[in-house]
Amino acid sequence: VCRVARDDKAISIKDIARRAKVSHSTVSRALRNSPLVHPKTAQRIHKIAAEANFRISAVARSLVSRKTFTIGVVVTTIADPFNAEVVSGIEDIANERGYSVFLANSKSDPSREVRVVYSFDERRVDGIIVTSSRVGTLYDSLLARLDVPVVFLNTHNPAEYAHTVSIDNITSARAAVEHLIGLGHRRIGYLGDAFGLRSDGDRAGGYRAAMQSAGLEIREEWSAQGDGGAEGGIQAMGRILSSSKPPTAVVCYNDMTALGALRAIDSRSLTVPGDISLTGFDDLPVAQYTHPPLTTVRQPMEQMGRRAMEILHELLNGKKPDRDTRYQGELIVRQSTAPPPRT
Amino acid sequence: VCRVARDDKAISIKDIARRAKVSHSTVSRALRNSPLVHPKTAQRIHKIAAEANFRISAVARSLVSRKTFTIGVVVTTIADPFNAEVVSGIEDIANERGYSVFLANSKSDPSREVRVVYSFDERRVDGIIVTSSRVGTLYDSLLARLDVPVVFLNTHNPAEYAHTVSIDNITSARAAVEHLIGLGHRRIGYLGDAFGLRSDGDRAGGYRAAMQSAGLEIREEWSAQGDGGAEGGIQAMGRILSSSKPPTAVVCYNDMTALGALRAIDSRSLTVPGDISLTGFDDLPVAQYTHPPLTTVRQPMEQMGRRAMEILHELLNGKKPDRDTRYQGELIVRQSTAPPPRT
DNA sequence: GTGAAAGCGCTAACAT
DNA sequence: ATGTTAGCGCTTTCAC
Repeated sequence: VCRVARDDKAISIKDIARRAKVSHSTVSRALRNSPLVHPKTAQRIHKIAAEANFRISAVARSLVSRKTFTIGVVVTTIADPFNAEVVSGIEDIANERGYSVFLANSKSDPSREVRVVYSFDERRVDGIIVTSSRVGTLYDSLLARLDVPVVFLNTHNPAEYAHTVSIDNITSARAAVEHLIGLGHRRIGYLGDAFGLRSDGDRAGGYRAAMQSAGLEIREEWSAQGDGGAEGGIQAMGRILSSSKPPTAVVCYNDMTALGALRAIDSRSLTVPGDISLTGFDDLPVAQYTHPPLTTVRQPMEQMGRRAMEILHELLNGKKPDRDTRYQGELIVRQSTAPPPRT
Repeated sequence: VCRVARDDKAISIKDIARRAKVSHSTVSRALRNSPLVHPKTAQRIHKIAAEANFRISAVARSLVSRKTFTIGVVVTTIADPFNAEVVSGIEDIANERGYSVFLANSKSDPSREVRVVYSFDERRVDGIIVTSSRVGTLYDSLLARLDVPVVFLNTHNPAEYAHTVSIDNITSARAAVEHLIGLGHRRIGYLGDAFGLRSDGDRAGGYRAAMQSAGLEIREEWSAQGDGGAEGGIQAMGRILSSSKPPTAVVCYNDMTALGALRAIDSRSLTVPGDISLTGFDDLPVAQYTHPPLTTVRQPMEQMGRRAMEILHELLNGKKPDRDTRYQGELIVRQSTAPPPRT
């Protein structure tokens, strides 16, 4: 009983035309609500189409109209909550504007990422959004050759062919550090990401700037690189904690990393924020539910996704949106930060 | 400098044909590596195509071949980590098999879900996967009319036209309850989901079965309904805690709900598992990073997604996979469960 | 092994 | 207001 591959040819506008005793062009017009067709006729056609459960072929339509109303979204992995939120925003606007979205995970594998872009190109997507890409120049020139607009999210790409939406990583990270300094911390570390993401570089830069402005020492051993996930956070935090004189506060690249850091600290019977203060970045939904709730920099992830899609939509309609859209992070102070222990 | 809509007609096999001084049919054959074309010719064509940066049009190809090599995936929201993991698995296999995936969020809105399915139908997807659907009969008959295979995930759908992949919710929930009983708990509650999901009904059933088998009392006030997310978990746990004689352990519908429950308990200065034991369901990545780490039932989410796509692929190749694929949950005992407090 | 021709299901002139 | 015709860029007979 269960269905298998669609083999029988689907019903077409010609079939509808026959039943409605009009030409297929009239059906085509009626279905697109063209004012050129008589209301009476249009109504009859719509009725017949509905009864026949007719669904017009987007593929045939795309072939002639040279517009597919599809966009391609490349993420490293949708299992990363940051990307999931972003994609949720993208899909929301896409859906609203009549676009369907192709989702592809690159797994940070350059060859896979290239394959994915090729397939998007073959499918003639109208545009592409790339989030949190970790790929470099090779891929970049690939995208540059494409003749569709591309929007980068959380990847400030200097390429002049692209548009970007991002957060002010430098200022935001700086705000986190200054919050810590205001609390009285002097020994502050940075737990980053090893993949050389632009966002990590910027956050590290903000950290350094804040430390320097405050005349605070930046020790090599107070910093370590994770992998953007919880596991990497555990490892990196372990290294920081085993330094000769550990910091009293650590700014983490993102919330997932902070989650791991929290676990590493807990497993050494130290407490947050009693022994060490911690800040995250992103404000993922889980940040409210960690123990203690995480002080973090909120990124309007879903909103950024929505905006990226809006920019793409504007581009597709001949508008000229700003090349760079930058959001400000918002420091959310919860309970993972407090004055340093008195030594 | 930045590109906008793709307006100029892309290069076609005819263009390649001209440059290679062959007919476009030969180009078509060569590009599909047909043995019918002379190796020498094929090589030349490939070279020219590569140099021209030619990407064959999947839309034109689909029009004639009646196969799009695309599938549609409907989720309530990709921001739910469960769905994100599942989609990650689906995309993985799809990518491996040469399919592209359309992702659409239904937001549990029936009208939106219907629109989404219509658009999938228009785009002539080869198959559809629906995860964690909360929609009922209306939608069901819609899917039934489609002439493409559909696979339901985490939604045991009795419809005979469909295939399903799910977890044994009854047995799994039962295992969680029995674990608690083994620890010495007698007053055990169930924190469910208010949307009438089949999975919630089954887990509640497993809970009741375990309680009854053990001759334990099931009190109305020990149960409450959340919304599948953390916020709902907070509310529902609050209600359970304010009952006259609260349970010493609560089985939660899923991990996100447990996260909320954890927060509700914490905010009343009670501890887990000291005062109350808690179990989750899913084993989301964050379950390891809660405080305390969550005892939960692991669902092989990504694997289930992969399997769903494999089933679809088999269906599309005329195979006859099992109608129902059921996985066993695995109880992961961490630190959120312990013997009840001595009263 | 290669080419010519037909046609997939639409849209868009151009007629009427 | 409606019909006719010509493609869109491919695949696929059917000839040669």
